[in-house]
Amino acid sequence: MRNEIALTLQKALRELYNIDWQIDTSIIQRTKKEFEGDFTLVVFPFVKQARQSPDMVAQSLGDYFQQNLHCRFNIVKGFLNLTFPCQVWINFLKNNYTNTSFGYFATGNSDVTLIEFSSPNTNKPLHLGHIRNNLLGDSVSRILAACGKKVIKVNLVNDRGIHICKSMLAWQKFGNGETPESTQMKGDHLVGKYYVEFDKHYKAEVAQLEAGGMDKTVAEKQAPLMLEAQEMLRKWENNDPEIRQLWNQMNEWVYQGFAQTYQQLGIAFDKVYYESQTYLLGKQLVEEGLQKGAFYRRDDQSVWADLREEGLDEKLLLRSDGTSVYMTQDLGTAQLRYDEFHPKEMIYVVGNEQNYHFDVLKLVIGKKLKKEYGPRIHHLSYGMVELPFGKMKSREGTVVDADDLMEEMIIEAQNKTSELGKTDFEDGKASQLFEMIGLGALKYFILKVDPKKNMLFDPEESIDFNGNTAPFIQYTHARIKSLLRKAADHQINYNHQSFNEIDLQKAELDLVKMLYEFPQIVKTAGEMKSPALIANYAFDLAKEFNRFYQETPIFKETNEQLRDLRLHISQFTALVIKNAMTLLGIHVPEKM
RNA sequence: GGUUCCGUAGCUCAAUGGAUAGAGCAACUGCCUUCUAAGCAGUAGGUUGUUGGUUCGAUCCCAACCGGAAUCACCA
Repeated sequence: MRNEIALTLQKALRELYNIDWQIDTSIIQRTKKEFEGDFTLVVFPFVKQARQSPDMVAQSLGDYFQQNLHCRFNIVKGFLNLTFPCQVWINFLKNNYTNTSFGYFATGNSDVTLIEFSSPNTNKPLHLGHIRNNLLGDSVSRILAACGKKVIKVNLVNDRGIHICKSMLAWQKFGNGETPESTQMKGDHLVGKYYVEFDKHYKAEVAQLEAGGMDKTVAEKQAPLMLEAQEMLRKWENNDPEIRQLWNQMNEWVYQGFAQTYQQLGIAFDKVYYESQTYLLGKQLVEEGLQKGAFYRRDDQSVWADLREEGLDEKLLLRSDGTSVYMTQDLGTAQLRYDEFHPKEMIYVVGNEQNYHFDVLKLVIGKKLKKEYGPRIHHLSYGMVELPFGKMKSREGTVVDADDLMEEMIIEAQNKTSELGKTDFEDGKASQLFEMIGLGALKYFILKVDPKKNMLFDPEESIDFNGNTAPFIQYTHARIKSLLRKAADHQINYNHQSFNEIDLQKAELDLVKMLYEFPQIVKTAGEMKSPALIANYAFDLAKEFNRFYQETPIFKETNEQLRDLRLHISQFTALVIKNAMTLLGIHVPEKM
């Protein structure tokens, strides 16, 4: 419909005013509820070229639409509202209400999009900040796939470096041979425990040195534990068998822990990279850049890129001892991925604290090294999750642990359910439901917020289950399913197509029009890489349905065609809710 | 200090440059002998940080200022 309007508008502009207009369906908006109409066109953009008053342009265009598209129209202050015959909407409903992939676009031979997310360190378990990263990455992947792209999800695990050595060292010194089995702890939590342990002892050492009169910054560098950790990193880089074995073992514990967390979150990757295998890769590119004259070497042998002309600073690419830094590896991994998948776009889901890093990365690859994939890098930058008392700090124990939080949400869902006196579930269904609701609430809470904004999480007030939440939307879905079950119980076969003489009421029409918007929302969410658009749409839709549900009894309706039509609308709404929530990685129940 | 991002109801969040800035939570008022009340209807709550500018039209774009955050490492 939108396309037809746009095409007709293009023709009208050419014929009436000789204006050459590029098709852009986004200027055709849904009419606001307080006005009469289905679609609204703002005519102001054309009045200058048309050399007529806004109302005259609207009148002429309205006449044209009326003749060519058989719609009615009204004009309010330069806004042209078009109203289509009811039958148009009924046809839309008939043609789509059983289409289980409604809102999803076909893949075809489309572009490859590579998306990196999660990218954890292996020295501690995942926390709420990681959850936002994982959920965003997963949901954007789903949305882009729904937009017809071939999406490849990759994870880059930071499995090496000084921070892992800290955990290893602390375990060696204070661990007494503890294992996940012996302690009944998840592996990542056990390793995280020793990361904290290291910090505790390290701080004590620094304090002692300071008490002995040493300067703080010197003490921080001279503390025996820090020196030992650095020594361990050197041994690691020299392939010391003992250190490598310990490293392998502790990483293995962490991976088993992560696997559980990922599974519960419902996310998976197509490919996992490990920094221990890729961290040397960038050196070749740095060498290439040196030869091209894109970079330069200082007297101390360190290598730099000069980005002052681009408004940034000079950036280190290789240390004076020849070892690689973060930027070096990212240069390497970008090349590696590009060679492997030739993506049209490479998305990095990384927090906004690294905005500068990605500005530099893009410039170094595109402007300096002149690689064609430089401009294809897209940093999907998201805001921090803040607590009422500030940022999460693992060393200060103010982190909200991912596993704990998920567990609490599930228990909360269970409590809430029994509070409401809902106990009638088949064997095994109840625990599935609690998980669906608890995790759904958590995911929705995070995804409904615009990714680039910082958001606040208050652990004292647990996440709501009423209002603009996943449980509300899930409840609406369950309600509809209950309606459809009742229809089946009453032997009502509403799957027929004979609705030709029926007029839709406003509540029904509003709902159908909102359902019509879904594919457009998916498209925009893909372009903007924002699950928040999907989340807010799903809420609006559920809200709209509940209004309809409350105001419009279905089974009391004596006109059978009208009753059946309402069942169509209900079924379609359930389908769209499910499709929308699936894009957020949230399941919807048949009953709750 | 330089750069980037954010400031919308008491709180948490919406609003591709379009009509009277919307939801939820919290507060208050109604609606369950039932198509599931995790719901619906209603009341109250706003100078969209401030001041200018661009525009037919600005929460949105531009400039300055005020607040807050991030970043500017031979960390990642």
